[in-house]
Amino acid sequence: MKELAKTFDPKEFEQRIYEDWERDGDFHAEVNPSKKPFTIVMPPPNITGQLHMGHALDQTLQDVLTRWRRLQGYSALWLPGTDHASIATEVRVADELRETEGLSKEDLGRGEFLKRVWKWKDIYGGKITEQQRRLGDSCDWERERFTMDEGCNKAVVEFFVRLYEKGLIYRGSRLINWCPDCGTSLSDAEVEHEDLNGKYWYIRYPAADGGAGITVATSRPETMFADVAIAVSPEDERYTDWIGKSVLLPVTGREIPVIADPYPDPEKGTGAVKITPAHDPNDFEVGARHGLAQPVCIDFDAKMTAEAGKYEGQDRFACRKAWVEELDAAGYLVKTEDVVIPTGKCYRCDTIVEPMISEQWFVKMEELAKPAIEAAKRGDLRHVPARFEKIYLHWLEEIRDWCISRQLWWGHRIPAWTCGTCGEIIVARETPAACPKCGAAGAALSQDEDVLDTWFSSALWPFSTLGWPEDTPDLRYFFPTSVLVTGYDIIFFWVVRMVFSSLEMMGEPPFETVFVHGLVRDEQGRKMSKSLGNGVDPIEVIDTYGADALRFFLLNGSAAGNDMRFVLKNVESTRNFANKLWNASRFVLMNIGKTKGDGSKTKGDGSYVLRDEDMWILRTTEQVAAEVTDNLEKYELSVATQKIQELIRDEYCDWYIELVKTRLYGEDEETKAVCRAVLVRVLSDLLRLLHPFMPFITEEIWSYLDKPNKLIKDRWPAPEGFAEDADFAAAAGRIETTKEIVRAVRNIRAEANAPQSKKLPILILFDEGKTPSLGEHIRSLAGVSDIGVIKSEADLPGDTVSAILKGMALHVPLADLVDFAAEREKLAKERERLTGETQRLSAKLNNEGFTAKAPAAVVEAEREKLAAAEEALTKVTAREAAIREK
RNA sequence: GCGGGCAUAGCUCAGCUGGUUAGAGCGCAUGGGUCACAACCAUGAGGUCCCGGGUUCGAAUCCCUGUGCCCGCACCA
Repeated sequence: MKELAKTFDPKEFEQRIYEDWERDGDFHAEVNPSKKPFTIVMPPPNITGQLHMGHALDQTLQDVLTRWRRLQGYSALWLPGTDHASIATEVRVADELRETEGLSKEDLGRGEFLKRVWKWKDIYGGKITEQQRRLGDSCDWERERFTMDEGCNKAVVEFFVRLYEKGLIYRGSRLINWCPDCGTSLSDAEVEHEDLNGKYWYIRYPAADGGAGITVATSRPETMFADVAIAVSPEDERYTDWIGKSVLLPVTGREIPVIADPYPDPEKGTGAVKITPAHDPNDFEVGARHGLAQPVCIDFDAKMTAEAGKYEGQDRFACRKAWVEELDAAGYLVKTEDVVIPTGKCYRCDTIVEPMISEQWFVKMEELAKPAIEAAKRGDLRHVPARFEKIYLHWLEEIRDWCISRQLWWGHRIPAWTCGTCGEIIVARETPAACPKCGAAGAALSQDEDVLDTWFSSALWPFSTLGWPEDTPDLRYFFPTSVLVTGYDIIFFWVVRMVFSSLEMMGEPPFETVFVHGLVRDEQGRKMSKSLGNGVDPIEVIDTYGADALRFFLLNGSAAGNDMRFVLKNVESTRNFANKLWNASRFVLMNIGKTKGDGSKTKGDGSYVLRDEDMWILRTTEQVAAEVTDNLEKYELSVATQKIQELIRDEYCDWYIELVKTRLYGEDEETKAVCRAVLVRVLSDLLRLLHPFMPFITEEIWSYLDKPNKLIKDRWPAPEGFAEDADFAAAAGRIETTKEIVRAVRNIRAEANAPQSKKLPILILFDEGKTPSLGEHIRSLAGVSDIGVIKSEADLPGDTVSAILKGMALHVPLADLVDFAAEREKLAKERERLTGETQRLSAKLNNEGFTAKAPAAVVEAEREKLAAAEEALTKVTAREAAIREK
């Protein structure tokens, strides 16, 4: 038998193991009607850069679920891919171009620029998949996809055309979010709000007929050049007389009407609002209601237009400053007020977003949102943890039309053409040969220059990756997917859109469950970010501690849906746990020799060859396996990891291995063979249970066990009835008693500072009716020289230290080592505790409300507790009396 | 304004559908170079489960109020 290295070193095997898995196609999932499908489509990481710790968490959760289901015998598909991330990538590549070559993307031109982006995609996409391999992702690389590959493009076009034909996509001139730096429109979801310190400037608009006029407050005085009215509430008596009259725009003297509209709130500001339809969403609505013009005073570069007179060409904020000064000098500035202004910023470049009127493509949301809301309410779509359903619903219920066109080059080109001859707009799956309306030849048709929002293609990801719009076997078998794993920060961008797209195109939700996780923060709880420089590179952590350790830490770190902190010390702990398993396995391998057999339950004649500890560990392992399975079904991954860790470290290593050593080192070949078999058998189950969480180390150890197949393709532990077997239960009970005695003796030894090398005799006084059943275990594990059973206190020789246990009193004669003062103190403390305990329990049991209403099992358990406490109390009191004089 | 989260041992966090003597890892203290493991072992000390109410026979757990931290959405001149 090969031996394991003395210390666990993940570098020795992680890469090799991964290559073996990949080479042998172990991640590949096939359509297989005799198996149940389990499908996860990976949220495609952006090709903009490296994987961060959040990805590591996201990927690990998916890998755990996939590996677990694969072991359970599902045809488990985890479909990987990357996202072209239209705006983010374009910005990155353009930045790089400027830095390295001093060129703008316009300098290169569309075609050449796109070539550069594809090159970028090859480099960074490759880096990402390399990192995923380091993490141990068992995804099916044969099915790897890209949101801009041919199949996805086909899906995008099909989706667009179908929605257009249904009237759910339209083109229109509306107020949209504009990022002047990225030079594109943004959807509402792509605008982040930040509270900035700003001001209200109270500005007087003089009456057209020469009166003092109306004062309005504004946080954006530079938009005044595009004002078309002053609106007041019809209910606001202060302004009733003004309605229908006119005021003059300060300085410029342009006349604008005062109109009545429900929008102004008399409580806010001065009650009168300037109306600038081209630069404010609310004003846009007001303007539309009143049929007002939409002059524009800020252009797409965030510079003032000719509308702003002498400020034309100035930056919007520079203009604001100068303009306020001019207003002040001219006596129109009534006052200013410091105030916090919630300001929209571009989620990619942080530039302050400018609301602009622009011709864009939109998806009409109302009709699409409804089924998505119903699906969640009906339970066809489940969120884990459930609270995220509220967020999902809230967003859908308030959703507005989705602006999907982007003034960018990198992305799916909009499948729409304009006829240069008649102006007809043609939406089609393929480049039209001629204009259907006027018959002009294809040359007269020009395709829309814009591309689609990245999320328009991501929305189709769960089915476009499986072949849609074709009706493929994959699609029929693997769709709908089983679970979507993603961070809560992406519910709006992505989850919501996948759901309504799928409901519209496939007629059902794209997944049964949305498993939501939180963010990985830094040690101080701050968000990891480039600007703070506090990001931790998962690959560096893997280099130091191994992928298994990182994965286990990420799983252990927090409950589902909650943010977690990255604490390096804790990764070290999980690495140490891996090392523990490694060494236990090393022990097993060193001792099993050429053992045959599988640790089976009984001999042919039905009598047991298994000893108590064998039955105990088999039973315990089976119980924990069942619990872990249950936890996984409920997505309680961190609970599962804790239970497995406890089983391996506390039960298998600390107790079973220790309990079995005397047998292994002894001469009895038969019992030696049995415990060897049980050691291997239980270790195998432990490896199976741990494999989804720590795939590398488990596969590596497995390879030393002479198994016919790899662990990744083995099976999940299934119950064999140990847990229900009465003999096993009795054996387990005896082992628990043994553990209790061993612990008590160790405790006494430590408290008395008796050297560990010194063997101690112990005496046990059993409660009446209890059967003594003591094995070698106590001698070997607690350093006991002799175990005596006595009939009464009176039989105790000399000076002893005692411990009161369930069903017995344990005495260790320590002669001069006995500190009777400490002993009395200990007993008094114990008596106090037990007295409190008995009082509490009897009060509870005397309460009729409790005995009548609590479940019988609970009442029974409390009765037993009381009996035990009373018994212990008697023994403690007796002991106190016995040593009172010492 | 609307919605959500968190508050448990010195630190990082578990604790499911109410019934536990409230747990883990790290840290701390004491002892140990023992033949799987010092990336270790053994033992131990640490907790008015944020405050206050309520529901209940029974609350860390469910409900309400408050306090403190954090987040999302919306929005104001």
